[in-house]
Formats: sequence, structure tokens, C-alpha cells
Amino acid sequence: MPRRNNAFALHLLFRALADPTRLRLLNLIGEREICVCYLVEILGISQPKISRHLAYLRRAGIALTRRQGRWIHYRLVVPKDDIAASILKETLTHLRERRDLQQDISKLEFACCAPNKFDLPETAPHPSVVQSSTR
Amino acid sequence: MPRRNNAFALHLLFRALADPTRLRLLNLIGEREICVCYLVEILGISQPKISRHLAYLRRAGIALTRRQGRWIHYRLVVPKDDIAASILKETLTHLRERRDLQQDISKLEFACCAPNKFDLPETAPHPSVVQSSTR
DNA sequence: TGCTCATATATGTCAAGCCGTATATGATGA
DNA sequence: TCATCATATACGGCTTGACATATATGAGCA
Repeated sequence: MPRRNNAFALHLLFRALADPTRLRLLNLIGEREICVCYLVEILGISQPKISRHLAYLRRAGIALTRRQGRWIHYRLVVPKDDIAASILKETLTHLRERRDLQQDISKLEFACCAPNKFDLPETAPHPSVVQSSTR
Repeated sequence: MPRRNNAFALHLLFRALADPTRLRLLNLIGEREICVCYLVEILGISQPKISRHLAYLRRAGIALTRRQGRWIHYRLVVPKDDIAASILKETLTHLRERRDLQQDISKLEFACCAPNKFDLPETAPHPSVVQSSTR
């Protein structure tokens, strides 16, 4: 993306990153596409709170959603602006290295928000690494 | 600086960066050591507002002051935390490339906040590039 | 259609941010 | 000591953010 004359409002990206819960969410979403119910279960945070922070990420243009049946999957988007993309990437790389956040990730494989794991075929779909179509 | 087990509160850095005025200040301070009066004159923003934002940068640990007579000079500090240092550096590099912020810089050489430029030897000292002792 | 589930949004409350105005602080110099 | 200058902080108003709780939306299914 070419540099425009007057600049992208970088401070809006910083604002989106300026909250610990949102950083945890960003780390969990990471390269994956992940269902909200996993986020709620893994972080142990109330559903409305998670949803509000996800909406914040959406409005900041760094997350997108896809509906699949009852579930909504989130994935990250690489911002169009170069510097924003670069800062987001660096932040994500850093988050992956943090012990406390690695614990969140390690819960990913055990978490399952589906109410009847074994009764129905319709359990919440597992997170999947997203093809890097985000750009 | 070695990575600690539990992480530096990165979101606090992002909060410090999440304001357009503070980004302009960071850009103007940059590698220099610069007197508050220059910042006020160049940005055309009220002195208390400048001062409050500078205090924000101080509290976030990315700026330090030195008093010289009546004047107070600000300079940036490289944060002890690696990732914070890296993000700050990248941000500064980006700000330097922005046209609108280059205009601020170009005003540096003309600005002079001293009330009696030619009467007294005690004009506000010019900004000076700081030896990279910031780390 | 009506029920349930997953998620989003509304509402009310409290804290924090940002601003303008007023005032305090701390150094200088008479 | 008093006045002045540069800067910081206090105060009050307005806006935004974050939260818990309650409710709406929209898909799937009986």
C-alpha cells in the first residue's frame, strides 16, 4: 500500500492494543480462525465481555468474522497500512513468546465449548490455521 | 534485559502511544533533547495540554527530563523491555516518514520561544541531538 | 411456529482520558 | 524578599472505556 499524503491514524491501532484482555484475544486468535466459545472458555471471562472486546478489534479493522451455523469465527486481518501491519505482526510475535500467554494457547487443544460433546455431530468446530489469505 | 517470567505490561506502552498529540510530541523529541517551550510553540497547543501529555510519556517510562535554569528539556528513553523498545523505535521511524509530522520538524529551526531574543544571553537553549546514552 | 443455543448489543455505573482555565511550584534576578 | 518566567498540577466538565447484568438477534431444530 502506497504511503498516503496524510497519515493513517496510527493512534487508533495503539488504542485497540491498549488493553490486556484484547492482547490475550489477539494472541489466541493469532494465525487461527477460532470460535468465540473457545475464547470464552479458555480465558474464563464472561461472554459479553469477550464479545465487547472482539467488537473493539473489529471496529479497529484488525479482526474479521465468519458465521458458521450458530457459531462465529474470528480471524485477524493484516491492516492495509504498512506500519500498522508491521506493528501488529511484531506484537503478535512477542505475545507468542510470553509464558502467561502460552498457557492460554496450551488450553486450546483441551477446550471445547460444545454442550454435548459426544451426542451430536454438531459440536463447535475446532479452530483451524487460516490460510494466509488475510492479505 | 532478560525476559521476565511474567510479562511487562505492554498495554501501558500502547496506551501512551494512543493519542495523536503524544505521537507528535514523540516525533519532535525524537533523537533530540528539546525544551518544552519549543514544543508549545511548534505544535501551537496550549502549554498545560503539552505538559499533561509530556507527563503521560514520563509516567509511561519513555521520556525523561532535565532541568536547566528555568527550562526543562525532554528526551526519550529506550524502555528496558525489549519489545517495548522495539515497538517504540519502529513507531518513531514511521513518524519521521510522515509528511504532516515532517512539517513539525521543519519548524524546529525557526522556532524560538525566548521572549527577548536579542536582549539577553539567556534565551532558551536550542535543542540538541542527544548522545545515545539513552540506554 | 416456537424453543434453544451462540453471540451481540443495550443499559446503567464507575473509572479514566482529554480539555480549558486557574493556580502552584521552583528557578532567576532585582 | 518580591516579581517574573517556564513548567506542572488541580479543578470541573465532557467524553470514552470497561464492567456486570439484562435483553436482543439470528441460526438450527422440533
